[in-house]
Amino acid sequence: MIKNKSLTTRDIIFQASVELFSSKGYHGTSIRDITGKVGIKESSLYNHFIGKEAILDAIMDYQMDVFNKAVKALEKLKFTDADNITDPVKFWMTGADEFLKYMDPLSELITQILINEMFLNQKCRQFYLNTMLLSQKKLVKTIFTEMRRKGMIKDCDIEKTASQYVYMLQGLEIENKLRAMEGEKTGKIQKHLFEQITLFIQGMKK
Amino acid sequence: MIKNKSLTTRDIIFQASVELFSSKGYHGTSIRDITGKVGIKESSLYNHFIGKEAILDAIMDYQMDVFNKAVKALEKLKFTDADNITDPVKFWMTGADEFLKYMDPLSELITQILINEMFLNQKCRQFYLNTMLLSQKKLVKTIFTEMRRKGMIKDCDIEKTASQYVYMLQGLEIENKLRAMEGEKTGKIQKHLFEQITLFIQGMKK
DNA sequence: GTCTATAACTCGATAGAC
DNA sequence: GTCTATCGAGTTATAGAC
Repeated sequence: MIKNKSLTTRDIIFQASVELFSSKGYHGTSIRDITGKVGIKESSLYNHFIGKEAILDAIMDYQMDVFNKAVKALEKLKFTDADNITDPVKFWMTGADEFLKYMDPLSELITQILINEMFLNQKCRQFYLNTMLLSQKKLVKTIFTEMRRKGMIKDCDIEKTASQYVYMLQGLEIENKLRAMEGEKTGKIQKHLFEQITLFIQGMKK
Repeated sequence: MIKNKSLTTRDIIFQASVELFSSKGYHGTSIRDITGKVGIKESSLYNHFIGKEAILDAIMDYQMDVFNKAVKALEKLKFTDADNITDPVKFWMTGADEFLKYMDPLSELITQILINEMFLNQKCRQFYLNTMLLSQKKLVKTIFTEMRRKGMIKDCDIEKTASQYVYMLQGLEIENKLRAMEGEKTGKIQKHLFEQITLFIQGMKK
């Protein structure tokens, strides 16, 4: 959607809603906020979405698509490019990059919306649990299984270890995002993230 | 506050607000919701709080107090009761229990409010980063340091490992809370939590 | 400290002209 | 598909009687 330069009004409403919902919250964002940002009147919005909730539904459909594509792609991947890599940290980073290809800035904001709403909205809660968290665990498990097959990491409960990794990464990313919002330098944040990932993967080394 | 049976109107408003903010969100909760639950008229609320935001401020002050007390108590603790414990997992659980003494059901709900609001409200974001997350890391570090001193765990970067533990526990607790809201049985949830903590602490064993 | 009454405003949504 | 105009309900907050 982002690559397409001829955006429809619906697309522009969608994008503006993602930005506003993520920064002001779903309840904190009014139809007036959205249409004001888009440059149309409130009533015009109803030609594209039947109501405010329909926008949130569309946002979750979009995110579901992103994750489904990423999971499918990584499961098909043969890791042939990484055949010559023996260092687990390097191998991990290669796999993680493959996944990040499917994430766009919109997806990142949608994740933020889901965290904002998961305790408040059942649809968001179920999506977070059954799609987002599940996909992330699947993706991590896929790479860990491949690393185990290659004998790069020691024997462990891959299911539980993948869960731990997802929780850790989520915690790190939330903290980093919040620190960035508070004006902390991204360089320091990136370094911190890399160090923590390295520590985790090295702990799995043989 | 909970133990005191002669609650003031202000206390009842406070408690009702915590419950409503955590389940419906700050923006999703109206003054009418709060006063309706308390059993007073909207206007009466303004005799106890200057406005809606002042209630949220009071909630954060309360949580700050809870964490400050927990950190102070654990830092003073001499771990004498745990002298005869040699198993790291058992030692850890004893220390974690000490911390849990200071948490009440209200504190748990306030944590939920903070997660809901951390991306939306700067005061909540700063409180989450500088008080809650920092206190939790301090608490974990205190116990890990004691375990290291006793030679129960291998040499490691305690600062980073404590961060990883906090992230993991937070991720687990969020997922568990969400699953409980979706009707999953608490027994299964508790078992899962215990297994993950055990796996983490055992990974630190000598 | 509680109440009634109400101000002043914003909310999501609709009807109907163009 | 956009607009103007408007609705009814809900929002925080205040004034003033008791």
